[in-house]
Amino acid sequence: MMSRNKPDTRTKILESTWRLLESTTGDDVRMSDIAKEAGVSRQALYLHFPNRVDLLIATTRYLDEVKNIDARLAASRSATTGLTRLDAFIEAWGNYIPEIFGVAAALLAMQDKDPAAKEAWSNRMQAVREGCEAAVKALDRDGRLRPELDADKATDLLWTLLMVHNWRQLTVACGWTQEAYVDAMKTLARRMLVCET
Amino acid sequence: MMSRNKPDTRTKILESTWRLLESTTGDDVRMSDIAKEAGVSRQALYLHFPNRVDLLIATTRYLDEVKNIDARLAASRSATTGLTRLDAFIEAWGNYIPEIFGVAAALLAMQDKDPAAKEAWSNRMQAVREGCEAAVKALDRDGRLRPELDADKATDLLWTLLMVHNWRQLTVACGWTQEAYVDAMKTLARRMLVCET
DNA sequence: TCCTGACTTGACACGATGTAAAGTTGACAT
DNA sequence: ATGTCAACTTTACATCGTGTCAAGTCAGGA
Repeated sequence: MMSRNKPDTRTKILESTWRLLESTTGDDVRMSDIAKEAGVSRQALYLHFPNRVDLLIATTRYLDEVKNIDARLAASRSATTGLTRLDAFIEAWGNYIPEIFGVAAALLAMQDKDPAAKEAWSNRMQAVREGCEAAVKALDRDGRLRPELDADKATDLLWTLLMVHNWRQLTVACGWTQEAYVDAMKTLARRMLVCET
Repeated sequence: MMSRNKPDTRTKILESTWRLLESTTGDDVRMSDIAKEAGVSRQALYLHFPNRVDLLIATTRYLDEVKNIDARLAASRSATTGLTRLDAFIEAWGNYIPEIFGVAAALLAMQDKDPAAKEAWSNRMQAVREGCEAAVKALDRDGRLRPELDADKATDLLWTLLMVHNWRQLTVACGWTQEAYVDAMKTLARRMLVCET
């Protein structure tokens, strides 16, 4: 069958979009830029995607598919104790962020302007939240969740801690290395959520 | 003299901009909207401000002036111990955020698109960073800063913790009350930065 | 041979920002 | 009263990016 073996203009467009979003920081990526990069007419974009927002959203989905985020996050679920699970989740997600940052930033920038972008981003973040919730519950099951926190509040806190904005601030703005970032998040998460033995 | 007693179109414009930014979430505030709100022609805006970005930046400065943020943050410096100083700073800044959020969000939304907006926002945040740094140093002077943290890293962490994005996430997205937010930030800051006695 | 689907070409409407130029108005000095 | 000046209005227009429309090209398959 090799159903996806054609020149596959759609894929070319998605990869060009991705490439441009990664290289140029910001959303100064115009439809015509993407078309030129893909070696295709501007109108061809509209044959595959109804508008700019949907194209960018499709790009993030393509990215998730290629990078296989779900599998990576799911891996953290195999950890036995709540603590190792928390660490594994933070490591999986924390190391995923830099790979998607270019595209994520573009989607983030459109959030206030475009409801569809907001929706798309909030869907992706919901997946992260579920990971946070699972880690918190594992912690709770082990009796290691701080007693003054209920699972919801703890999830809110962990979710907030792991937001892309915080990654950006520490690594891009403050110049931390990726390792320093991940280590700090692990430490902070423990201090926030975990009680003494 | 009453030098500011004229109809003062400039002020009318600034206040209209402020009002609109607060009411409508996002940057769907057009120049013509502002003009209508101020009861003035669209062109009058360009007599007072060279372009949209500069108008929005001027609005944040006007806001800071009216709300007197500098005085409020400075108040936290009078605290005697490092710990009370940390608390006072978090309380001053944390309670300031909701007052400026409408305008801040608009400026934030333009960041990736407009270098001037980026610059303006980063200037404001630099003031916050200085407050963080002062609190961290006071803590250090008391010997209460965690030994594994140097002052720079500690400042980076506190600064990141107190970002507007995190406030937004916890209050707007997660539905926390303002008090819950401030309390959580105080607790987290202590756990992050302060070592046992 | 004809048809069809994918893509191109060129033109255009729309909405927002920003510029330009000429007209109005009211205060104030002489 | 007259002239002038500054602030503001009105109208018109250039520009830029998105999205739409319609007609044309072209390869491959029944």
